[in-house]
Amino acid sequence: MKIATWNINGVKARISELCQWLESSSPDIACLQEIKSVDEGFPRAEIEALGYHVETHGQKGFNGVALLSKIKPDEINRGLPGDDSDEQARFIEGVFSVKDGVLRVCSLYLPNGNPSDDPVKYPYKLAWMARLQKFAESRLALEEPLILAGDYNVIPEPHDCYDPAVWATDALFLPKTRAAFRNLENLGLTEAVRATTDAQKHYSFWDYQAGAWQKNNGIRIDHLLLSPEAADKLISTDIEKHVRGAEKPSDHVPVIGHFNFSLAS
DNA sequence: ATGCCTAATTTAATTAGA
Repeated sequence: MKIATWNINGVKARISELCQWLESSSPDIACLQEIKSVDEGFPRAEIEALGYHVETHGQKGFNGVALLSKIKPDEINRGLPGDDSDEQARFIEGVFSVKDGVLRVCSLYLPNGNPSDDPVKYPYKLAWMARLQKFAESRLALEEPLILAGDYNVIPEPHDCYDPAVWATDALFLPKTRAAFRNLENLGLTEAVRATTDAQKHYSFWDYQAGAWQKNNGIRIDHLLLSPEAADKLISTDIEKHVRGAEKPSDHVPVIGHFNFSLAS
């Protein structure tokens, strides 16, 4: 089973590229971020025509996440628990049936947090990460396969960016950000890409500006975190770098996990 | 050097991304 996460940077601006990607890459489940659309505006018909179920959690203008799946979800939960006053659409969970039980897949769009000295934005990021920690704790207690997939806006280690000095004071790389990400991993979650490769200059985002793509000035910020029950099923990962070379690309590319989950019979 | 590009909202500048 192929499970993907992709920050698409605007689903309406990217619908042609999205459909081409679904046809060529053919993920069983795709977690999208930054759909930048309300639920009613999401181009679901084109995606359903390719055989996918579509579940969205959108908002006007910014943010927004979605789950596309070849198998129909049994349950969908929208929004990250822990703060009823948070109106930003950054989290959706789907519960699927596989051969031996359930599979939980979450599409998350963790706040950017820049500028890092902003009185609101960086604290919001850290608070969101604390809420994600609580959520992960509660789900791990279920001892089920769980995949937390998304744009974490976290550069985990210095070699996950082209120049650590450039990112030293950035909200994606500050010590508190990296510590919060390690706290998640220390719950027992496995980061799928580093569990399967030590490839260097292995990035998932390249800025549109300053020729970042041409110079391979990338960062790795899109991740799959796996519960032990999901990590046991992990076979390999891919970062579909070629997608960044499309005519009208997102600034992120899909990150893929291959698992040996079997479909429910 | 907080810009260099891009999308969305709205129709000409902003805001946000990272």
